Amino acid sequence: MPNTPEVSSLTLNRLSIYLRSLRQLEEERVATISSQELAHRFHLSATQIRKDLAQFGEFGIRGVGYDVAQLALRLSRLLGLERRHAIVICGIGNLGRALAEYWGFNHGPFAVVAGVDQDPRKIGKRVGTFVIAAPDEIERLVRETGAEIGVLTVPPSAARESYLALVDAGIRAVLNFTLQRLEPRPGVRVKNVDLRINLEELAFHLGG
Amino acid sequence: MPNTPEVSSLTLNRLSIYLRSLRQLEEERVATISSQELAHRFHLSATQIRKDLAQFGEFGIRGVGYDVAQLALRLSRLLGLERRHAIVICGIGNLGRALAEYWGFNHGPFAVVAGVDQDPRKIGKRVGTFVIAAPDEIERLVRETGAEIGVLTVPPSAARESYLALVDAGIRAVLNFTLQRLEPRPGVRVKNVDLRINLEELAFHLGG
DNA sequence: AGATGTGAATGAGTTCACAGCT
DNA sequence: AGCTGTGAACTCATTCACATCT
Repeated sequence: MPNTPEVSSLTLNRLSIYLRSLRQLEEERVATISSQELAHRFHLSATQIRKDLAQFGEFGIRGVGYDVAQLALRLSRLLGLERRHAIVICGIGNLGRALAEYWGFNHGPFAVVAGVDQDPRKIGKRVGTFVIAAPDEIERLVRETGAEIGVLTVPPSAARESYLALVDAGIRAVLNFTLQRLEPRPGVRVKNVDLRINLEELAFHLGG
Repeated sequence: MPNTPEVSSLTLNRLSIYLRSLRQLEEERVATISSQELAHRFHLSATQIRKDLAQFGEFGIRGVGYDVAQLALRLSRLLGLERRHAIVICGIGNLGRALAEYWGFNHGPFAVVAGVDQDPRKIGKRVGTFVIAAPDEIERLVRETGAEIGVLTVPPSAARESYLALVDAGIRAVLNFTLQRLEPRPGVRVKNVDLRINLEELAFHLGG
């Protein structure tokens, strides 16, 4: 097996941006584009586009540029966006509910297919495209829906427990909105999102 | 004026983490801690703690460590968290409503004090601690509440307009949840948050 | 003795500049 | 001629290792 040198988040996130830019160009019926012009149109760096792509092969035609549709397709495949990824949300509070109905989580390959909550009063209520279930249903839901991604929007005290339930159910990736640190588990990728920290960063610049 | 070499987001975000860790130690009545032990207890790097702090002065006592309460206070001041920062939310859809009631946005120095939405049916409705107002009220709301931070949770097509309204109203920092790029304005700091991109990053690791 | 604060070394990420292909 | 792909240079960030202070 070739020694896969882990791709950085920075690169991956830029690839997402490139793909979105290409999608827009497709809508404008642009057939071909140079890194130069792509960079100019979307405020990116031409060299960086080429370097980022270089990590995964050769995508362009020298002297010409990139075939928009073809590059979009290849990036989409590369990012794993050519097949469906079902999502389960743990904790249907304000944030969980918002994400359940969030466009970005229910578009293209992504779909929120289930959600669980501790609160018996919430169980059975419809949110977005699913009905809230009890936490002990996670395993069944994951099995039946083939969900791969879990979203954690529970209170911090319930984070560890919910995380382990997701892992046991066979979830392969977790988006963690709680401030609780989660212990790494083999085969499960965790991405932490800290909404509060963004405010604190802004506050710094506002000064004391 | 001394040439202020812009502090990186990475450093600032770590300072937030250090502060939270110290707060927890305060609750546990720990009076003093070394970078070594702080790192060990919260999965951080001791050298990095010292380097990060070094950018802002000397905080410790050699041979002893750091006074927990004192360092917490100094970090809190440094991050601008010792005074109140009022927040206005533009766009009270699912995400806007969730953030309006989100603990992290209504705790310590932060408070969501106002929200506006285009939709006439929403105007007048109570959300969290405020009543939804019309977009043309932004200027008055910012003036009356002294809000400094604006949160953008509008549809992408309304992003630019809402942003400019916030800027005109005198907002000094913007947390942008839309995918729309915002043109920089002098004196206004923008922090973009892309929730969708996190899913795409996870999808990459799940493979095609 | 024991921990901080910091120059020096290393590593990660970006930009430059150009060889090589179309 | 023009643009990609890429080694080399550079900048930013982290880690090492130790002089310095209590």
